Amino acid sequence: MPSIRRAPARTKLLDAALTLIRQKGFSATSVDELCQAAGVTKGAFFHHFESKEALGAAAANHWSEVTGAMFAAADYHREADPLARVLGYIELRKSLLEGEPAEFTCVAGTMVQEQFGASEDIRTACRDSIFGHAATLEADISAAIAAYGLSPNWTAKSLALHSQAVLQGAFILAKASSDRGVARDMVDHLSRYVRSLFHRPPAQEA
Amino acid sequence: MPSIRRAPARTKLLDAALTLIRQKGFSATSVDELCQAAGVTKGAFFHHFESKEALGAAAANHWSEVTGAMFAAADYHREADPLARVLGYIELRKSLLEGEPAEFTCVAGTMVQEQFGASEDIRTACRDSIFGHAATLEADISAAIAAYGLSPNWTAKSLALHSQAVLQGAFILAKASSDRGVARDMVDHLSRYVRSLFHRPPAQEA
DNA sequence: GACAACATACCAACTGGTTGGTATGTTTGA
DNA sequence: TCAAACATACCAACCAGTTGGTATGTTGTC
Repeated sequence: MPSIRRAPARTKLLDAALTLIRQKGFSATSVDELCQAAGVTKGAFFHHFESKEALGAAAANHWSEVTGAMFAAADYHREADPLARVLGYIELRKSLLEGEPAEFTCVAGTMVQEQFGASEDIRTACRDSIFGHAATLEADISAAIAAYGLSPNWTAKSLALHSQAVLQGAFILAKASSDRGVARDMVDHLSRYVRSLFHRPPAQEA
Repeated sequence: MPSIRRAPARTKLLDAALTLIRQKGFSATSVDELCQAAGVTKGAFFHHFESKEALGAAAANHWSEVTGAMFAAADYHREADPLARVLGYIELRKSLLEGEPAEFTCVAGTMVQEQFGASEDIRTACRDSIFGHAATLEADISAAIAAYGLSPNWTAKSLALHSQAVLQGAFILAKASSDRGVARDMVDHLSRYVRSLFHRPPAQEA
């Protein structure tokens, strides 16, 4: 356990990694760049991480912690209706699509896309980040299924993962087009789909 | 236009690029690896491509041609009902989820994910590949909207792009989990969504 | 409480190997 | 015979990782 005062090198490196990996990907980010961005030396880097690969896995875990805390504190959990919590989550994700792609995209999705075949440690850390986040949504979906008396031929887990797939895919389209509006449309389709599954289409729908 | 007989170095390099970029990403694939996989020398590489970046853009265009021809020749186009063509397309995409992730994932999606901020040429080539492919689906969706007398508050284009987002996201989840079954579930959700938009739920649905 | 023994955190300089790219050939086909 | 299509040999810059070291704790022992 590192001392807490005066942000230690390890934390500065992990924070820098989140930024740089989203901007340029993992492979294209060099250890020297990481150190410069964090304001530490290479010696500090290899004191805290035994390799660049180890930093990648640690960065994915750091991402899980940062985003996990952010979503856990979000308002949508206060809704009494579990379906409202699910739809509230989706609206929150839509509202987060602000600024440049490198500011709203997912570190785990970006990293696993290029490293899945190169590093098991990075792959599993990214998998845990994405699937762990989906699990928090799965609980609300299960509750909604029960509350609305559904007997679907799909599972709460698969719908939670589908939501993550739509978001990850929306990030790719936003990066490709340099237009976050496209990503918003994808999230709207997701919201419309979830409402249709629970037979709650919006009033203005044809 | 290069001569056709005895596969020229340019084509061998582009084919090798599709394979290697899917396996390891663009940044992590070196020019030497490319040349070795293609069975040519570095001289040949830089005779045909002025830089590694130029090869990346050309590889995205090559990907568009290869996949474009493959989808253009597919059976689903023969369906008389435009909605059946859309659903047939989705089923085809599902059936293509075979083997390892590196065998069924999208070169353009993989490459743009890591290179969107580094190279405009690669970004636009990947954008054209993904959005151009979506445009072929958009025509059938538009025809289905007309055939079924819908006046939706979503556009054919956004639904076509949503399909691509689901597929790209499904690829990421498959890479992260090393399980193509997850990707199939995502495509099933997409199929269910499209059917619900056209008020054609499957018989067994609750 | 004081001192030795040890651990942690960090640094600047360096290393061998790899990188994308170039300069200069040689071969091949019309 | 002449240009396009390749091959060979090479380079400077950069890469991840190592080295040997310092400064600052922390812990155990009497």
